[in-house]
Amino acid sequence: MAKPEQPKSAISPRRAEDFPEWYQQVIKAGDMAESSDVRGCMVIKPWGYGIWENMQRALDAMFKATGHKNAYFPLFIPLSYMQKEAEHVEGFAKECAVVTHHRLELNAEGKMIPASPLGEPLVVRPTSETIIGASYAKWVQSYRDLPILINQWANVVRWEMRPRLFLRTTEFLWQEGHTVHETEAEARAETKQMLEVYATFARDYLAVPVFTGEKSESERFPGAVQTLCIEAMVQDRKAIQAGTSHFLGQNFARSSGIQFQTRDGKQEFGWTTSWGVSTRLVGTVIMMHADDDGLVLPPRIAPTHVVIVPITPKPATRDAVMAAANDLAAQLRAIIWHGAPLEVHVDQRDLGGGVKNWEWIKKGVPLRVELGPRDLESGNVAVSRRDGLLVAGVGDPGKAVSKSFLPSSDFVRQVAELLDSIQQNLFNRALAFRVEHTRKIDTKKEFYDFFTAENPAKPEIHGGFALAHWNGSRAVEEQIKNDLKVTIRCIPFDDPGHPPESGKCIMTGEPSERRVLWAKSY
RNA sequence: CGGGGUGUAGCUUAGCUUGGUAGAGCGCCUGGUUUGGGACCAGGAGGUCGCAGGUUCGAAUCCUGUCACCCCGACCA
Repeated sequence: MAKPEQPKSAISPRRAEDFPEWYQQVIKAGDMAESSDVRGCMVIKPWGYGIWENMQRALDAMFKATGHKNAYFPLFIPLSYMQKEAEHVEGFAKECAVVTHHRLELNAEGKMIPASPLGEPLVVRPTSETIIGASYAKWVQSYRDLPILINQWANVVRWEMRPRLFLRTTEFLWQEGHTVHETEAEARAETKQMLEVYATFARDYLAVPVFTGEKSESERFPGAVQTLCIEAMVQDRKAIQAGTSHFLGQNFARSSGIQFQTRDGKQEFGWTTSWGVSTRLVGTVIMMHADDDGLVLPPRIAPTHVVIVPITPKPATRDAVMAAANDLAAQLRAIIWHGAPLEVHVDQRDLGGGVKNWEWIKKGVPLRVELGPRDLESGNVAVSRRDGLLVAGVGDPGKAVSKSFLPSSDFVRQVAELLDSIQQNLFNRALAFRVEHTRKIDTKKEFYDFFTAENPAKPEIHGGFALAHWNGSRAVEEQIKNDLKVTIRCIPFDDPGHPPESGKCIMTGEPSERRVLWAKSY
């Protein structure tokens, strides 16, 4: 018996077959990154780095627009600094890389060995609150010095047990904002504001719908008073924390000595915040939008918006086709889309059209244009959207390589609109998926059923987000985590459209003021 | 850090039980035919079989040690 014909997909296995393996294969097929010889560390290749650069550019502009400046602080943190904040050091101790020596010397066997022990070991920053705090302590003397609004783009190291490309690597790239304020209210407002920046960025640039809310005590950043987060649902229905913003109260100010003279002449500790997003966002985008043919990029962060694939079957027409392709590229590059010229690539390599096409499909380029000798005569181009929708209403919808023929001039006129349409479609699709798999749950049984796979040996994609009542106790969180590996992703903010709804804790029956968001997570 | 597993070409791997000096597919290079749904033919390059010892006339294969990686747990942006 022949198996039912399934259209060939570029990525094997498919998402439904083995999601983690599919994820790795998408990265490989898209040539985004690879693991390196250093355990847990990755090489980010140009295509993957280009995505990160676009994220950086957009975020950086948003930080500047909210009054922040960039600066840079050291990679190394004296061990004594880390120890100043008790909860903080406890939270990060297990994942710290520590430099204990400088200088290498040849030993008797001719091997290089570390030679000179440092007087005080240096911790490679897992985050920079303590070392930045030491600087701020010097900079701040008066309320007139406040607020301090600084961001840094940097690498950090957290010695993780189980690395996965982009999602959790030993070294990763991120930005960390660190601010000091005169009042608690101002610092809390900053914390909230930056979370909103992240949520807006996720929605408008990554086409990622997020829940915003507050972490429970057990998930809070070590040393913080309050941790806010954005949480997204990716295609295996797990949650991923895509950004965090912390209200640090006066904890770090106290331990770092960030003190200022108030308007009425008293000494007070500053109120600090910190907030960050990392290269994990690249992994989030992959898991959110990619399909069985590889990456699907939201146009606003795509390194290339349009790829033109010249089809040159005969040497006689080759030059004319190439000229037309380059001419089209020039017309497109003259178009300003969201403040910058369109990024257009003409793939002139001497390879078969199919090979080239599939390569760009796997890289997730939003729009592909084929241009061949027949089009020179008709004035048409063949356009494909990476999100599978049709451009001009003809062709086979839903197939990665379906294409629509339309006049070249029409395409140039419509291209900006098409990119916006793809961006919007990706967001809508992601939101619909999340809505489909988010459920209000009111009983323990339904909750446990929801999060239990039918096949425990090889769990199928199951579960999703559960909005359920909770008595606020750590014990309940612990039990659910132990039983199901499900945690509270956030306590959602009050939403004017959906006021908090009281009920009873699904585990204890005790009263609860609001539903909280539960899920398995990355 | 506990439990399990694997190391053979750039990648995926056969061979190992029963020792005889390494084979395939993909990729790569050259030439030709090709190119609008993932090309074909012919030729070619590429391997101290993770590393170090041992047994043996002879080791990818057997033994010992060691290193690395993967999976499952504890921890995490």
